[in-house]
Parts: sequence; structure tokens; C-alpha cells
Amino acid sequence: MAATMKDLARETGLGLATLSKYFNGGTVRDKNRLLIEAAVKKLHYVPNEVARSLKTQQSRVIGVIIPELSNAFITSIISSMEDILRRHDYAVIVCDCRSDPKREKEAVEFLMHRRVDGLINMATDATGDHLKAALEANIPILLVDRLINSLRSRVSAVIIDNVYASGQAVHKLLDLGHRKIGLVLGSQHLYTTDARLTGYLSALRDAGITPDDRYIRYGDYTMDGGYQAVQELVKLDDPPTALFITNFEMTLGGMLALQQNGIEVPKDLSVIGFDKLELFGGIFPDLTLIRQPQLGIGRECANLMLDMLSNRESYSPRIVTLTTELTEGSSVRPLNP
Amino acid sequence: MAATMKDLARETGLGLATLSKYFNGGTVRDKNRLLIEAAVKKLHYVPNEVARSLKTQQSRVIGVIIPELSNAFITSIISSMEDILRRHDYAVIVCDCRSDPKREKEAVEFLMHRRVDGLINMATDATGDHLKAALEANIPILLVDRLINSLRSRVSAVIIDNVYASGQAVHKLLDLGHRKIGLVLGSQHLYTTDARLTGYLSALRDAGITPDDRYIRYGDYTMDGGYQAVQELVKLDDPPTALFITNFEMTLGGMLALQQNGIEVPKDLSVIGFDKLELFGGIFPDLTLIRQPQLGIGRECANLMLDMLSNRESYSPRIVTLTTELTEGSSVRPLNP
DNA sequence: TTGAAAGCGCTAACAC
DNA sequence: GTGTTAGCGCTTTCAA
Repeated sequence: MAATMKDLARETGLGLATLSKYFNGGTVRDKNRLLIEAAVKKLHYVPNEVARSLKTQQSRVIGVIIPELSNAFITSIISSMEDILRRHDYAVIVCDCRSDPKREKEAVEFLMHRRVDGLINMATDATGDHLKAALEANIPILLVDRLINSLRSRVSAVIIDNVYASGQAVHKLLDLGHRKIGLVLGSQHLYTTDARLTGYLSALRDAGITPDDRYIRYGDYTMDGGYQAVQELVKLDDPPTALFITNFEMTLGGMLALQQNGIEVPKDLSVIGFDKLELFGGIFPDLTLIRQPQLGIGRECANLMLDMLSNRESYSPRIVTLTTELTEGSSVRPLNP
Repeated sequence: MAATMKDLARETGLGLATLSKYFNGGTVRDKNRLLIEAAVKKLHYVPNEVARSLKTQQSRVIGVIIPELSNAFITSIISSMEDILRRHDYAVIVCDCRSDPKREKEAVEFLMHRRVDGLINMATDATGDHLKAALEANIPILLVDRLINSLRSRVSAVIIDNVYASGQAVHKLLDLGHRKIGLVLGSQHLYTTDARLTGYLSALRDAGITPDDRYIRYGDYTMDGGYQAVQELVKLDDPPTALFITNFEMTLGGMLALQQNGIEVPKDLSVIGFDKLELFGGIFPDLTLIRQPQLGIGRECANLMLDMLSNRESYSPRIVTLTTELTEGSSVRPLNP
């Protein structure tokens, strides 16, 4: 059906090597170049990447396995890395495993059959079991956002400094005199949740404050979860005077809960939220936020992966930790002004 | 490096045909089956889909081109169709073209080089220009959510009945006595925007009401856009008594705007929103909503594509129109109770 | 049921 | 610079 290089060879009277060289950026006599270009147009020739992949033993495909597609943080990372990878002629196959370890493992197998050149994974299975086969097959693996302890020093990762981020927010609130600081975390037993809790706890400890369990809530990283968590926090007998909410969706839900309870920010309560600054622009002007460099994470992943791919032998695993930024807004204020 | 069927043949003493038959579900002598299974395990054999693709002339890859990955409606469709396609052993390559027609066209080329078996497209370029090459190459194409006029009757599509959906909402408000109905639309010149406007206008016309331009706003399908649009609407001299907001993000932004203005729903204003019922669960209890069957759209796309693929010759293009549902809540009430 | 052999469309080593 | 050729790992006739 579709034209092949053989057809081009017949049409132009040239050999396959010349054609191959032309398509791969080699030097070809001007006259032949024109000949080829005319034939390509005439025959509607389209290079066949499948055949090329078989020959070169490179699929130029990167497999990406994520826990969830409906999460703003995840999609913005994906779209930034997909952009860069595609520019480098790598395709991205995304597998959403719905936070199910079984599906995650199946995704790894699925992608291995397709001979992906590399694997980027925001891991659901914290044991790292699902990556064993890929590791044995020596496929470059890059973890994002979540480390896997058993794989440390064996695979690369791009993460943010969660402990620092959390500490940064809590210190800010402590500096303003707050002592009762509510914390809204993601799902339990998740790498980022643990790290953000650690940052919170050690910041309190530094300030000589004993953490109060009632102030620590798990909101599942969803809008509804954040909403519920904040509802509970503000209804405590002795409610917190400040809140730190640890992702975008929960911040949104949390702000809604505050509005519905008639609680004014920062008059009645100081709030530090998370991510997606632009979106809050007109809506919650001047919300104080911890901002993760989502585009930076995506870019770093893409570049690291490209690096691993072009230096297969000499590449040694590394953990790249990006830092967060505290964007000062006006949703916080001193406890007793 | 990795084991091939040849290695298996050597290991088992069998021929390639027997192995191929085994892997493709053919009948193999029990003794040989066991032999093969042992060898697979021993050599860590993993089938090479690339080689298979070259031979069978099927990549078992579907290309999906979308305008934006950071949109809840789009990601839920994608994740539902990816799920089904992967179950059928099709991989999905997602290309986010950031609503840029140039990138969209590049994506088509990129995917054609990779010999995708089919193309699913939520189109940015309403002229359909970008699909010409794929159409000529006779690649099955499926449009989602947005029709392309010049391609009608040539490609299949899965859409929702936007005119009906919009009319449904507006009629509901009219029945309650509302005459001044604000409409928050997506970006201008988009298929869905136009259709939803049409539904609104004809519902008003049916009721003998002359539409008021000031009540029609474009919110870009974003949270901030919805927020701004509603801000403007409620500040009109003669503000609407009811609102119809036409996607999820804008509904969210709009509700925030109302809360910030101290406008109570439905006491001061009736509201019909859009999509993502679950998320509103605890947050805006009982919001009256137009609900698109996102999972159904994804499922329909996947199944239609699988159908097109297995009946290449006999398949004739069709437009599948799914209907929306009006979920009654308590965010609307009669104008003069 | 099984084996031998050809070939999918491309790249790259080699010879010219 | 260009042509010839072998072969990537698989499927699929065709014979046995």
C-alpha cells in the first residue's frame, strides 16, 4: 500500500544506501537530493519508524506509568515532558494504572513488549516490585515525585524537596507567631505525604512545640478530601489559627470550605496553599503558596531520560532534587497583630 | 541482548513456526508447550512487538491528539479509552498540541511515521486541514467532542448533543419563570461553544424572549475564565436571575465568584453547572448539573475504533451522539416563589 | 502438528 | 557519493 524506500529507489534510479543517507542527514549530491524530494512527493512516501526501530533496536518510545490522569500536578508534568521528548522524536505511551499496583505491573510488562527505550514512573507500588523485570532487562528507569527505598542508588529520580517545602511553610507560620497549625496531607503511606509530614513535625520540634494529632488530616489529594479535612479542622473545639494544605486540589477544596464557613482569610485564619499559581490569579488573589516547579520537573525528567539514553554505559544513577518556592501573598498574617 | 524466538528454537529444538503458533494461541503438543514455557522462563524471553508490527503491518498503536491535557473533561475521556484499548493490547500515544493548529498537524505527521493503526482527535483546527494526509493514507480517524464540517460523512465521530444539553438547561430555568438567564460559554469559534449557544438561543426563542448580549459571556473553559465571567454578570445593572455555566472548570470558578460576592444559591440566583458530579459531592451539595457521560464517551471511542480496525473494508463512517443528563439538585428555584 | 524459508522496510558495513 | 547486500525478530505460506 504505502510507498517504501524500494519504491523510491525504483523511481529515482538510486540505491537504498543513498536514500537512507538522505533521510538520516547525510550528504547527497544536489541533483539526487532533488530527485529524491520529487519522488517522495510523488509517491507520498512516509518513513516507516517500525522498520527503523527493528533495525536500530531502538523504538524511540518512552513509557510513562502514572497513578492517575485526573490530577493537575501529574498532567502538567506529563505535558511538559511529552513536549520535549516529542521534539526529540520520542513518542510517549502513557499508562494510567489507577493507583493499582497490579495494573502498574501489567503496564511495565505491556511496555516492555513494546520495547520502550525507557520508563518514567510515578510509582504506586512503594516496594518497587513492579520494576524488577525492567531492571533486569536493563531498561533505563526514571522515578518521578516518589522515591522507592529498595531501588535507591539503582535508578534515577526527579523529586522535589518535600521536607524542606513543608518546613518552609510551617516556619513561615511559626515566625508569624502561630502555634496551632493545621496540616492537610495527601493519602497515607505515600512518599510525598510522609515527607511533608516529616517537614511539618521537625519544624514544630525546632520551635519546641508538641504536635497535636487533631491538627493533622489526610485529604487524599482530592478537592473533596481537602474540603472535608478543612471542614473538620475549623470545627475543632480549639481550631488551628493557621493552615498548610499540601496540594492544589486540596487547597481549592479547603478554600471553598473556609468560604462556606464564613471564615475570612487571613483575618480569621492564615493559609498557605500549594501549586497552580496562575489559576488562583483572579480567584484567590494573593494566596500564599508553596509552588512546585512542575514544568521544571517535566523538563528535568525529559532531559535526564534523553541523557540516560545517549550515554547508556557511562550513565550513573542520580537523584535530582528540585526545590520549591514560597510565594508570598496576603493569606497569612501575624497571630496577634 | 534480549532473547529472541531463534534462541527459544535452539533451546527447545523446535522450529520457529511452532513457537509462533504457541504465542499466537495455536495448538501445540503438550510436551512442546511445556518445553517452550520452560525455555521462556529460562531465557527471560519477551516477545518483540516491533518485529511483529513490521511483519503484520499493524502497530497496535492508536494516536490520540488533544488540545490540552490539563482539562478534567479531556483527561477523563482519555483515561477511560486508554483503559479499554490497552486491554485489547493497543497502546495509546497521546499528543498534546496546546490548542495550536501547527502543532496539531505536526502531531499527525509524527503519528503517521510511527504507523499508528488509528487516530483519535479532539480537533483544534476546525478546517480539518491537519487530517488530510491521514485521510489520504486511509488511516481510520475518529473525532471526539468536536465535529469538523468539511469532513462530515468521511470520518466517524463521538459527540454529545450539545444543542439539546443547552436547551435542556435553559428550558429548566425558563420553566421556573426565569427570563434573564446568563450563559457562560467556552472559547469563541469552538464547535461545542457554538452548539451550546445555539441551544440557548433557540430555547429563548421558543419562549418568545429576545436574547440579551450582555448575558452571554465567554469564559475560555477555564476556572479563572468562569470566575471572571460570573463576576461580570452579577455586576450588571440588571443582572440575570439564573445562570447556565457550560463546563466543569468554569462552574467551579463561577461558584467561587458567587460565594465571594455573598450571593446565595439558589436564594439570590439559580445556577445550573456542568460535569464532574462526584467532585461537587461534599462541596456544593445538590448543585443542579448537566452531566456529560465522560466514561461513556471514552468507551464509545475505544469500541468504535476497535470496530473500525477489525472491519476496515466494510466500515462506514458514523456519528455517535450521546445524550447528556440533567441532574436535579437544589441550586435552582422558581423566580418568584 | 511441525519445520524450512521468504520477506516485512529499514540501516550500515563494505566495496566501488 | 553511491550501490550491493545481509539481517533486525517476527509471521506465514508451503511441504513434510
